[in-house]
Order: sequence, then structure tokens, then C-alpha cells
Amino acid sequence: MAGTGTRGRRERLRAETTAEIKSVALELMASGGPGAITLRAIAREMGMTANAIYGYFATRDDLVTTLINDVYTSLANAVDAAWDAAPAKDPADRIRAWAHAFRGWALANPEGFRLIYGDPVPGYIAPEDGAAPDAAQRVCTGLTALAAAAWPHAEHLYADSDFQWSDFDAGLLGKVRPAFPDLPPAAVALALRIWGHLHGLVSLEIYGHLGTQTMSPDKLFHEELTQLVRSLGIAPKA
Amino acid sequence: MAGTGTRGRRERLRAETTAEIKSVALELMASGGPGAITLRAIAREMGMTANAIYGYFATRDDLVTTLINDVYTSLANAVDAAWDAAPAKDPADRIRAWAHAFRGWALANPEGFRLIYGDPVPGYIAPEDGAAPDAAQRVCTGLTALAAAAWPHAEHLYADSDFQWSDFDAGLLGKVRPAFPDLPPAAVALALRIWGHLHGLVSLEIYGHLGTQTMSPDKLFHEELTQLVRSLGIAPKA
DNA sequence: TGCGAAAACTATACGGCGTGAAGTTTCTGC
DNA sequence: GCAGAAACTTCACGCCGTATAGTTTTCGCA
Repeated sequence: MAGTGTRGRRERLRAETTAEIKSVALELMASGGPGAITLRAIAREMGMTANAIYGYFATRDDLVTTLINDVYTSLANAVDAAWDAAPAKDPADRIRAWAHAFRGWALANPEGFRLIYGDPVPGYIAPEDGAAPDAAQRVCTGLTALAAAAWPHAEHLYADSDFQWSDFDAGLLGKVRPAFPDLPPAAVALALRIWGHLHGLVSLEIYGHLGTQTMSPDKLFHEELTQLVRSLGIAPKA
Repeated sequence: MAGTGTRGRRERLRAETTAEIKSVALELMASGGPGAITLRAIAREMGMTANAIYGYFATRDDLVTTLINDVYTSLANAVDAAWDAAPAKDPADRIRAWAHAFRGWALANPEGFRLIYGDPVPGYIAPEDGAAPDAAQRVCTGLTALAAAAWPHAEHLYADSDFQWSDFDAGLLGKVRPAFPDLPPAAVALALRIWGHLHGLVSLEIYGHLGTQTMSPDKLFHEELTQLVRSLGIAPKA
């Protein structure tokens, strides 16, 4: 009995230290950008030696990967929650809610956005599996739900496109097709296009390229959503 | 006479060395990403000491700034050339040419794209003036020309939007308004939106986020252009 | 033509980085 | 109580940017 208790204690301490490392790393990223994530800085902040961290993460890239996983999951949670919270009966509102959640999360976590979608740290190479790709697929699945909501209105726009299922990643389709059995491949293309549109505007804004051209990125994004909803054939809300 | 000749010689040598530094830096960037741009690596490649480079660039950030200026100018030249080469009488073709030039340049110079639109090197802070912002405005001006070409067809979509001139950067307007005197503020918003759309798709592709979802980014981008031209009210080419 | 100055470059050094190897302390389970 | 594992430190290496001081090459002018 005491044995399992003490083993639990050690594991708990380990988990706490791991959490603290990640938390400190996120703080450093928030204050100094992804480039500020250094093992030595983290260790300094925690009163340890840099090498002590190697007991928790095999390499700095491993730590970054874990952070990306956490951050991407947080983004996926945010947009999923917004989608679920919006009334299902109004596709336009749901789309707007999703998009605003996406941009809102990015503006609230600009360094996280950079970590996910930009160059995180020089030389870092993202692994092909793990929580981050899963979260990316959750985001894409959410986008497809968005496209599915609009598809009855937008279908005619894709009458002469020729997308095949083989144009898309099997992993993504494995989640999407069971959820939306009636959706054609072109609807996935629409989802990716919408992703591109939103990502582009938010990305330009986060990286400061939009701020040098317009004073009202808010208004521009709002206009984007208005036009998006309209182009999907859903009547805009009054 | 000999004096001016020899002075010219020294200046020429200096210019050649400067050019070689930039060229080597671009090679390093192409092979190892923006993070591979290190003074020591450049010097090693050139058979010099790292400190010798300080005679040409005050700091590494200065070198990076110069590279960004060059690269951004090259992008602006590419899209401008494509625009000028396309027949003026067909707005749809011109828009497609511009967009394909944009994506083509990005795919041909992915590291350059990252250098311009991503985090170049950790801790680097871009200056507010110089050739790069100028090139950015050239790109935006080109985009506005694109929006202007489509405006007669697209105007009705913006009937109930409320953009003001004060929503946009004075520097940009200084170039845009004289060139297109009849264009309303909403057309600039349209230009920025188009920029966002194209940038988003290309950015996702360059950073590898699109490749994990679709096997045919080409097809997706082509579809984007088809829908873009259609949404602008220009009849798509058969 | 020769000399003082300026420009180009090297040598050395400092602190920060990721990381590997080896040693030390602390805790755990039998 | 003690073997062993886990946590952590110390030391080391090579990389980076960059500041300072010293050296060599080149130039302009008398």
C-alpha cells in the first residue's frame, strides 16, 4: 500500500515538473516569441541546470513538439467549442462563430499561432504524427462540417469541378466521410479553400503585414465573413 | 585620372564582395532555411573570418534586412511582370496570371517566402522603412489594379459595406488613388481580401500544412482562381 | 616616389546556445 | 538496511553573434 503511494508520489512529482517546464516555456514564448524557448532559459527560470530538462524531454525539439501539440489542441478545442455553442439551425451563424473563434484565438495567442503555422525554432522539423496532426485534422474536420452546412446552397458552384477522393488525405477522409456520408470530394476542397482564406487574413494580421496596409483588420475580417457567407449562397443575417 | 580609376577599383571590389556575401547567404538559406544564415557559415564559405563581414554589414540583422529587401523586390518584380505580360483586355486572365506568378514564385523560392512572411531569424525585428515595405506596397498596388480590373463586375457585392479611406494606410493610398481615381475604399478592401485568400493557400502549402490534407494543391489553387474570377462576376474562360 | 591615413581583414575573447558523458545525491522498493 | 534507479549537477565541446584590438594592404596626396 505504502509502496504504491510512494511510487505515485514520484510519478506525481515528475508530472508536475513536466507541466512546469511546459508552462515556463509557454511564458517565455509569450514574452519573447518562439525563439525565446531555450533549455537554458527554462532551467534558469526554474532554478535548475539546463541538462536536468533532458530527464523530461529527450531533446529541445521534443519539447517544442509537445508545446505544439498542446497549443494546436487548444486551438482545435476553441473552434470546436464555438461551433458547438452556435445554433445548429443557422449555418451562417455557425460559420461566423467558427471563424471568429479562429481569429480570436490567434489574436489572443499570437505566439502560439506562430508556433503552429510559422517557423517555430530554426532547424526544427515537425514529426509526422502525434497530437498536432490530430488537432490539424480536427480543425479540418470542423471546416468540413462548415462546408457541409453550406453545401446545399453552394453545390452548384462546383458543378464543373473534378475533385476525386484520391485528391485528399486518407486520414482526413477517414474522419470526414463517415460523419458526412453524402458529401462529395468537392466539398472538402471548399473546406480547404475556406481554411486558406481565413488563415491568410489572420496570418497576415498576426505577422504584421496587414497592419501596414489597413487600420481596420477587424472590419476587413468582418467583410470577409459577410462575403464568405454570401458566396456560399446563405442569406446574410440582417 | 589614375586616382579615380583606383578609387573605382576599390569600390568595385567592395560591391563585388557585398554581392558575394548576399549570394552566399541566399544559397545557405535555400539549402538550410533562414536559420542557416550565419555570419560564420558565410565567412567559411568565402574563406574569410566572420568578423570581416562586419565591414560590409553592421550586424547580422542588417544583412537579413538587405536580403529581405532583395527577395521582396524580386517577388514584386515577378508579379508585376506577369501582370504586364497578360493581355489587358481580359481581366480574368490577368488575375490568373498574377496569382499564378505569386504562387509560382513562392514555390520556386520557398525559403524566400518564409523570409518575407514568416519569422526569419529569432529576435529579428524588421525596420519600418526601406525596400521591403516599398515592395510590399508594390504588391498591394498590383492587387488593387487587380481589384480595379474586376470592380465594374464586383461593385454590387459591396453595396452595403462601409469602408472609408481612413481605414487604409496613407502610404498605400498615395500610390493607389492617383492610379485609380474612380476607385472607392471598398475596392481596396477587396484587394486586401484577395491578397489574404491567395496568401493563405500559398502559405499553408509552403509551410506544409496543406500537403498533409490534400495531394493536389495545384488543383485546389486552380479551383480557387476559378471561384475567385467567378465571385468577381467575370465570366470564367471556357 | 614616398608617406600618412584609411580601409580590409585577422586574432582573441565573452557570453549564450544545444547536447553528450560522467559523477553525485536522493529516493524507492524489497 | 541496502541495491538500484531516478534526478540532478558538473564539465566539456562546438556552434552562434559580436565587441575590441591589432595587422596588413591599399590609396591619395605632397
